[in-house]
Amino acid sequence: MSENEKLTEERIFEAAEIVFEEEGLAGARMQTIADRAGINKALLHYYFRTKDHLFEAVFTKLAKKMFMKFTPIFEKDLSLEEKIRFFFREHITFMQQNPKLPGFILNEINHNPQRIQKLIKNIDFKYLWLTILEHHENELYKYNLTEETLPQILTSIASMSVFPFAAKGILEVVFENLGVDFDKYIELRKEFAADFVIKAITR
Amino acid sequence: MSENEKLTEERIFEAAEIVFEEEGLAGARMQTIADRAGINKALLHYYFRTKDHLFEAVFTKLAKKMFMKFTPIFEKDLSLEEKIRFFFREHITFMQQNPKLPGFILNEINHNPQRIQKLIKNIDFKYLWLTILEHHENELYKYNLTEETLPQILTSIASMSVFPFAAKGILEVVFENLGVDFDKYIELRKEFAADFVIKAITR
DNA sequence: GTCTATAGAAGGATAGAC
DNA sequence: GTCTATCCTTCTATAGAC
Repeated sequence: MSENEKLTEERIFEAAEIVFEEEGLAGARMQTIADRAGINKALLHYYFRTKDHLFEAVFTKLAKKMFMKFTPIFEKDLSLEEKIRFFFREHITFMQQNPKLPGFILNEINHNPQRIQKLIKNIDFKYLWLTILEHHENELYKYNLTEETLPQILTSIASMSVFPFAAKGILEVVFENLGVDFDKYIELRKEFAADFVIKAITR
Repeated sequence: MSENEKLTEERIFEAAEIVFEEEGLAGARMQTIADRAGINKALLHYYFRTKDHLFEAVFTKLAKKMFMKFTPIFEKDLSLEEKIRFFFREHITFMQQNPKLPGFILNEINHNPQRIQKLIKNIDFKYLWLTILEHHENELYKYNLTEETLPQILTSIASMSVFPFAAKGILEVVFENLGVDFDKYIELRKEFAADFVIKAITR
């Protein structure tokens, strides 16, 4: 009974994840979600009152899933170089399994920045990265890390891993023309990006 | 008469550019475009039969505008390093004036990859970059450029300049938390990105 | 070429039976 | 909890007057 209910709600939610990720909020249709969940449109509203509610739930879960992948960096007890290598390996592997997620998240946030604001407003980034700098104090002489370059470097790291997926649609077309295989390119990128960044920031 | 017609069509087109860029194909409303153009909804259909026709025209123009910014690199008679610096300066300046363009293009292509296929299918990228390698043959000893690393390097360059705008929504929120100004960050990036890449690819 | 009015379809949401 | 039937709004598109 409650087991069955749980199953239905779960099935709806999973269908919604796929459809929203594929079509975006504006492009997604409740009918499409219902069809994919194998149930009736009315049931969607029974479980999640409105389209916006359903989207909100899906978006929050997917956004957290995405950003959680960034946090282990701050905790692991590794050297800075090892952290960078660890990040690219883990994060790119994650996106291999969720290739449409980056584009979806970026796009929905651009359409409604306040969505992400709610999720991260209580994170103190300033404190967070001062902690990083402190924790790696004895390595800093090797790298060109300052309060001023840090935003540049961190966004460079993010861009190196996220961009290929956010631009997957274009890259696949260009790569086909070049005889390059997207999946192999991605596999290579895990190490290439790490080497690239480390080289760039080493004094 | 024909002058007036030209004016109206132009006004509609410009309104459509703004609305589509802001809302995307699925989110844009013909009524919004009409209002912004200061004319009636019916006139939209008089000039551009359907929403899809209008979108197609707008997308094609904007996509070309975006990708045209990549081509001067291949033509200018500069050293590789100067070309990289030139690219970041020009491309980022262009996006400062069109900050929503990258996200829009990437998103619409992901939703319908065949759109871009039509636009670039007759470009021979293979030939294009063999020409580059050839043209800079005498500098290649300085850089780690091979047939295998070239896709990695070129996408890294693209990502370094495009990503900050594609992720503008997130970055602005995070930066606010950090006391970093987005516009200053972008201004800095023109030189930072060039330094970063050149450092990374130099042997 | 431009407008008003409206058709016609699609999509989100609800009522009510089981 | 789940379904069918249907309402109501929104949106694209067209007809027809000027």
